Amino acid sequence: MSSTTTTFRPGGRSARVRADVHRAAQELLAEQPAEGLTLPAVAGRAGVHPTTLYRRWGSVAELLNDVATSRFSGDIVVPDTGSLREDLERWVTDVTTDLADPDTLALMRAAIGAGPDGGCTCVTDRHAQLAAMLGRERARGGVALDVERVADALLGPLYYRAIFTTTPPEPGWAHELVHALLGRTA
Amino acid sequence: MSSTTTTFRPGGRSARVRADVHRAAQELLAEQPAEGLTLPAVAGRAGVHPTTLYRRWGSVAELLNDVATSRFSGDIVVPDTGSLREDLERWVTDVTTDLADPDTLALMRAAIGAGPDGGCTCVTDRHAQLAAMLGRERARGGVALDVERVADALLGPLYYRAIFTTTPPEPGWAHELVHALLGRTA
DNA sequence: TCCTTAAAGCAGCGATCAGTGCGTTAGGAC
DNA sequence: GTCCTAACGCACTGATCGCTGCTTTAAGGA
Repeated sequence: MSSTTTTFRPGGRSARVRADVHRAAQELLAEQPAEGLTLPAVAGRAGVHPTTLYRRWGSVAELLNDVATSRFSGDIVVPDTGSLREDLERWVTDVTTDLADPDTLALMRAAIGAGPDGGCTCVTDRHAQLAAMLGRERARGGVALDVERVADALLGPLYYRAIFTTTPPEPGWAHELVHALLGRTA
Repeated sequence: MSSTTTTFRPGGRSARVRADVHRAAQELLAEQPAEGLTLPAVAGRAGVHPTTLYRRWGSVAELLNDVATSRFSGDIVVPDTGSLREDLERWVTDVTTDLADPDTLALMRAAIGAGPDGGCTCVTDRHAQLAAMLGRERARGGVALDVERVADALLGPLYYRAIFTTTPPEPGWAHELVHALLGRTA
């Protein structure tokens, strides 16, 4: 008891179990409705004992938050072309492609249904990416845009269609959205 | 067996049970995470036998779809001021108010998590209302706007903020969104 | 290499859920 | 008022979930 420093073990078996569990959860969500996603079910698919899940995550909601966080972090490379308009168009295209995957949507829906902050974990990294691009534009002396406002104009329609409608995104939609935001100039 | 016409009984006890179950489901969603929403739990709160729920709805997902459909239908009066801009601004304000209720959000999240078409049932009536307003504008010789496009610009930001962020809507946001859509002219 | 101790596995326990067969109640047509 | 039957209530049964002591394994520092 030299101090209260508890040493964590992020590597080796723990990491392997974590990866297996994450993969198993996403596989199950892709196959069946989120209703049947229980900790024993995920454990069985992952080849891990259910006790491990109860001890590490505690509940389906926390597990889903963890899965969503790692799934939606670092999955998209932030473009840096030197032009905000170009950056945004490429980025919106990438996000649109990401949202076109049914399995991704299933995970997102489950995370939203799991709790009030489930949706936030899905877009936290998106907002960070947006802030990076807008910050660079501001640094190079361009227009100063608010992250919230740009998120409203770009992510709003994208995620709204993905979750609330069955309307597929049309080609050229990214260009159209960015155009509506930045206008003809810029 | 004169014919295969099965007579339904929408009134009396059935309707009472249905209303009680709907109310119970929304109450439970307002109190606890959707994870704990089971058919026996709803039945207990509603003062109804669980068997009834298993027979009439079959699963939590179907029950949630039913609840969401009736909850988000006919709850907002479509304005008819003679001006599209005025109609849209009032309507967006009403929708924003509706989305500010935590209990409403809890139901919406649960419906989304229940299945792929859970989100659609929450906004089907909204699109119908939008179509009505745009149809009137077109009939009186005004601008002809596409429902999908207007939904992108108005409902997109609204529902995105409600589900994916914790950013509260600012005052005057309705005016701002409609302005961004219709421009300075009208 | 050895040692400490996170972290995973094992066995087993209430509690509750999903589902079924059958009797009972009451809506609605006649 | 009478009758039919849709819809609800009751009693009951596996199956499984959530959880907890205890043991075993292996990560990571000395």
